Amino acid sequence: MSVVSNHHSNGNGNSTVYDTNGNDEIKKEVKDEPMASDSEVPFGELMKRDKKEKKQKKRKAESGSDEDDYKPEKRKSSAKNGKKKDVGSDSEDDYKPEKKKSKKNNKKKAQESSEDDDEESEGDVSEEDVKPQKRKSKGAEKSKPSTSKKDAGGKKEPPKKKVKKEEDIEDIWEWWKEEKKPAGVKWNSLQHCGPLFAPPYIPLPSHVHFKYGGEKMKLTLETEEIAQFYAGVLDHEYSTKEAFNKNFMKDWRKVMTVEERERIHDLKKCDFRAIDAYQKEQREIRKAMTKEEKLKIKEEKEAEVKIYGIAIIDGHRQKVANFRIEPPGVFRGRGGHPKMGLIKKRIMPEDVIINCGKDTEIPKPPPGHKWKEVRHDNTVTWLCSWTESVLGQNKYIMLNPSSKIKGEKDFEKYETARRLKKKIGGIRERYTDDFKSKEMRVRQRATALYFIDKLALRAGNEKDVDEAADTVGCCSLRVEHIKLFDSAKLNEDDKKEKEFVVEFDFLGKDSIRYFNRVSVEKRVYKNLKIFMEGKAPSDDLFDRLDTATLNDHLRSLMDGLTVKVFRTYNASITLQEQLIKLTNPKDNVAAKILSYNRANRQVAILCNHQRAVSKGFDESMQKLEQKIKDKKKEVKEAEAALKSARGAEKEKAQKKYDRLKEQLKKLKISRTDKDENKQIALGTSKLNYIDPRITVAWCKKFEVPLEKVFTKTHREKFRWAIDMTNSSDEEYVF
DNA sequence: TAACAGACTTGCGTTTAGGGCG
DNA sequence: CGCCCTAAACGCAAGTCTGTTA
Repeated sequence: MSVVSNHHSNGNGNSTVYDTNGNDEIKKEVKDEPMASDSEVPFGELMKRDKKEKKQKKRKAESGSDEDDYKPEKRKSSAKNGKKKDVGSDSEDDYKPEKKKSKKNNKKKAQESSEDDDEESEGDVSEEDVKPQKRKSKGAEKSKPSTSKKDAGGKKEPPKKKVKKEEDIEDIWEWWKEEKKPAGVKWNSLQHCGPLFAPPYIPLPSHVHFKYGGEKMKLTLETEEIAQFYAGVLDHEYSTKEAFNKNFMKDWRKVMTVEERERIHDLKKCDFRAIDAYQKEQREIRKAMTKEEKLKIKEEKEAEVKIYGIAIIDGHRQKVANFRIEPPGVFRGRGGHPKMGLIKKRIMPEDVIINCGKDTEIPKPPPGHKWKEVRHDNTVTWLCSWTESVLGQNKYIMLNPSSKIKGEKDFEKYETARRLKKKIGGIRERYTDDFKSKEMRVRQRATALYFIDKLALRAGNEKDVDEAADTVGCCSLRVEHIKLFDSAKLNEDDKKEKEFVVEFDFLGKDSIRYFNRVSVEKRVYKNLKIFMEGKAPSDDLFDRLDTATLNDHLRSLMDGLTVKVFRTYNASITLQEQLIKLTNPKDNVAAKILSYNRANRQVAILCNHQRAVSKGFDESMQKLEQKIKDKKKEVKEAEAALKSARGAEKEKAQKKYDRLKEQLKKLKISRTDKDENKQIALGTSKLNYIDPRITVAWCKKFEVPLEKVFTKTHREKFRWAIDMTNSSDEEYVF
């Protein structure tokens, strides 16, 4: 896959189709049509009821139609239990869709005969590095070229003070110049101060009342605290959702006293408005605080960071990411989360597990409390953990992305993507070949992989329907999520050709809609047709595939290869290609940055990174337009002034004119950027998908100051990349 | 060996702070 | 110099993938 060639749309109208391989726009208006196959399949024998079935059943119930006379093949459990792959019984002719495959049941499929692995195993680790890493002295670190470099560009260096402070926080550890630890060992020594707990609940003042059925009611502290949570969400549309309110009420009533529970039954009769008003008032008061008061708060926060924000790991001071334990509150899932509105309980020291070095000081729990457990597990990277009360999932306090432990992993991620670059040709050949495999599961695997590669889809693990919103990724796509269109198009020689178009429309991670129409290879199209045959809309498209199987296969192709590596690889290679295409060396810095952002934007589009169009967007766009208009006027005036000016005046006028002209240019660029960015979010791809070495190399090559594209946080996280990508004439690294 | 638990990355919306502007 | 508004930081939900268990 070369350039970003697909087109995602957030809207619901028709959209332009782009040919992925050739980039030629086909522009085909395809309108929504009913599914070709509308029939649904009854469940055959129901063996063990699993989540998958539950899910599908539920969906069918919702969607209504649910019958058909198709007899599903014996469940794959039989195939699976019957030992290895059911070769032969899986040919195209006798392919029968798996009924609701129980993903969980049929996880382990026979392993593909793997092609020879020729990759260099990375991460070969030498023996223990018991020797204590030497701390970089502050003086030494200051003189490091890599660090001083970035500051050099800034005009007004925030003097000493700031620099000093940063040294206090974290020391610079050039781990990428050191040997790695043995596999599995994450640290040798680890010391930290534990978590910072949420501030205690502050009761409402006596004049602020909760009312029930129009009457004032004094609540117990616990009940009142939760009432405050709801008051805080009053303006939000959450509070209009039935599930939210039902869940909230259910959990709220749990903490009520008997008397309260007796009385408070109906959320509609609850009046939180006074509490809401009080909260808003408090916010205003905070905002209106004097400078001194604000400074004091800031200093207190900084003091907390100094204590809890640092861990000492193998002798190095490293930033901790999220040392504040999440305060209690109401759970707000995204999309149609079934558990929205439930209460997240307050986390106490007794809930918290501490992980630290054996020989270091154990963090002290708050007075009168004790930890749930203290352990010394150096095979994991977390410092503290607890179980969150809504979903029962573990939460962790971990290190900041600037730390060695995170950085090294990130570096490895991009190294894996680079290795994929070398193998991608062969892998594509392989899956293209597999499009026509006799084994249907191989075909499904190949077809899914094609989408993962071409469209950067996520893997799509199985999800529990009761615990999460209904979202999917590639492997969990259902028939209802795609539509097939075939139509004729004219090629250059005016010859009629078949065009095969697939439309995707589903909710992905965070319930963000993925909508895209792409033209695909004929084989893929035909395969999809087969996979959809005789299935209900709520059946799995790839009924003989799951993420574990797919990843097993990928690992057989390349060491460390998983589905998500494709996303990383395609994001990075896309940025690089777009940069090559879009950068004009003659441009000024602002224009180059626009090019960078445009390249970045292609990546974001590929990965479907969206953001809600903010309410103020149009308004602020208009403001910008006005600014541009005003500036134009100024330029004109300056131009006139320039013409009439003489002598010394002339030079001055010229300067003014040039300056204004430049400002106008800048404004126009920012308008373009802003507009193109309306609903696309660049941040995620920049932070998580694009190999930072590409950006660093580009900045050096085109003399764009790195801080124009990388924030301070980026530069801290990607210190390794900044240091590694050295020579200014180095070719792109990817 | 399927299911579950655990660990860690990714991603969006919200909050905050600092850079540009009058 | 202060204000305002946006970009950056933060918070935490929701993914991926691996390791463990029954």
